Amino acid sequence: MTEMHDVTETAANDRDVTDLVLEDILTGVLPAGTWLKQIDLEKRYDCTRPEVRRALDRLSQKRLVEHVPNRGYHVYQPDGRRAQEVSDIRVILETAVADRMVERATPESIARLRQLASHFDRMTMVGTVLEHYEANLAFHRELLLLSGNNELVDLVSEIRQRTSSAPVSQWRTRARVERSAREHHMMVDALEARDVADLKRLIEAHIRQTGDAAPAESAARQA
Amino acid sequence: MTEMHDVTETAANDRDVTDLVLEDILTGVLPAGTWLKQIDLEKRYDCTRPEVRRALDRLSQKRLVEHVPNRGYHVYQPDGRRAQEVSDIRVILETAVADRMVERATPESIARLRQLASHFDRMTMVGTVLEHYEANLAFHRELLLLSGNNELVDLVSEIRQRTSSAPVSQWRTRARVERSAREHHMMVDALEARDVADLKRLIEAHIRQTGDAAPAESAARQA
DNA sequence: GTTACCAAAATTGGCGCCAATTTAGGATAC
DNA sequence: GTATCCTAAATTGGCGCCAATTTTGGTAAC
Repeated sequence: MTEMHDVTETAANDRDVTDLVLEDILTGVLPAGTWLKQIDLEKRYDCTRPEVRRALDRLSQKRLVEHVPNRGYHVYQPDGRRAQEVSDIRVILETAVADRMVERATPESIARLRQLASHFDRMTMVGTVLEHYEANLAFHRELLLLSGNNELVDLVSEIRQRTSSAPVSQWRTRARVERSAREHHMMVDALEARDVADLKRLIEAHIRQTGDAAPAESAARQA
Repeated sequence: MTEMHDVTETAANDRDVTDLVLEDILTGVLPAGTWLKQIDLEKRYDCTRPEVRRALDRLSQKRLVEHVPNRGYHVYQPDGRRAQEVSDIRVILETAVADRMVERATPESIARLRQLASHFDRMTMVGTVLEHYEANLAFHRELLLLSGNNELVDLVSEIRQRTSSAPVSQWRTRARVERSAREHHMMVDALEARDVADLKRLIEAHIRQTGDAAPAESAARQA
């Protein structure tokens, strides 16, 4: 069994144990393969066994953890194929609504997105892994809200958690982080310019983490 | 509180209580708005309280039922906006992979789909609501498997359960049922003819339940 | 050093129980 | 007839407990 280390902080009462465990999985505190002992989680999150069980059941329903009868639950190993498939789905969904996002963008929403992109920049510099991750989510959620389809916004949020969009695996290098930050701003640029094709291209490159999407003049703009 | 009627059959041991409750919701036995009393479900499905609670928690996570603290759980009311949004998502996803489906279709898979379309025809005539529903799911799952993206197949299965794709609301008229049956065969025709555009058009019309998608000669083919 | 066995310790799984909360029905006042 | 109040009944929520199962560590045999 992979060992788990106790933490000293008490459970935050406004957040469910499910959220706390999920956070620790996504930030790498509970790495892939870790066996999650119920009695240890009770202590770690300062909660009762039934709460732990509910959290674990929920996470297993989301396929973040696997339940092995009579042995317990462990964090799923990364699966490259699943990750690829989830990225493909995200590309399909997010590019399909690019025209709607452009059509519905207002100066206020553009300003808001610019602000969130800058916030991500700052978290890149001074934030924790979690703050960084959450800044990224905030940006993308605000962008997707422009689609006008709430179910799609929620769905993308859900599926992102399933695989390699988790922070421990998403940004492997400093260069990748910086590129992501630039891409955020470029997406806002494309939105402002009402350039649907550019926005689609950026979204796809961003999700797949491929290519160099940066025209030189757009990069200069951030300086 | 909306009253629930007891059933006389015992729980099928190979299926989880979650599945049983879900089936009763989807087939209209437990209509929208019904309060699901834990002690009644225990009797209905011949199981223990913890099993009922787990099932209800899972269904509430899927937003099929709503949990009201200290009052219990009730089946969600239909929400037209959500239904529309889910249909939009399905159209995006399923049409996006139409080219992949055409590209990957083999004579064997086409024969299999033809068989499943015929099975749906038969269930339309002689099957129960549930058998009919499951025949539809089987057809669509087999079709989507041609995309090669398992996550997408699973995801579409999941989101279909959320709203008006449930059998109680999907087929309101005999004519609608018959059109769905015809559309299945036409999708297989398009696949066989490797006509991506036609397949996309059929898939969209099918999901939205709009229009008359039938060219006269295709309809004659089924006679 | 490796393998097999066994007992103790650790952990999971699930049930029963009861406190807390809500609902339902009857009585009373207007 | 309607509104309010009160109490008993019904139901939910959550905890403690223990049987069942697995893991761990020590010992013996090869």
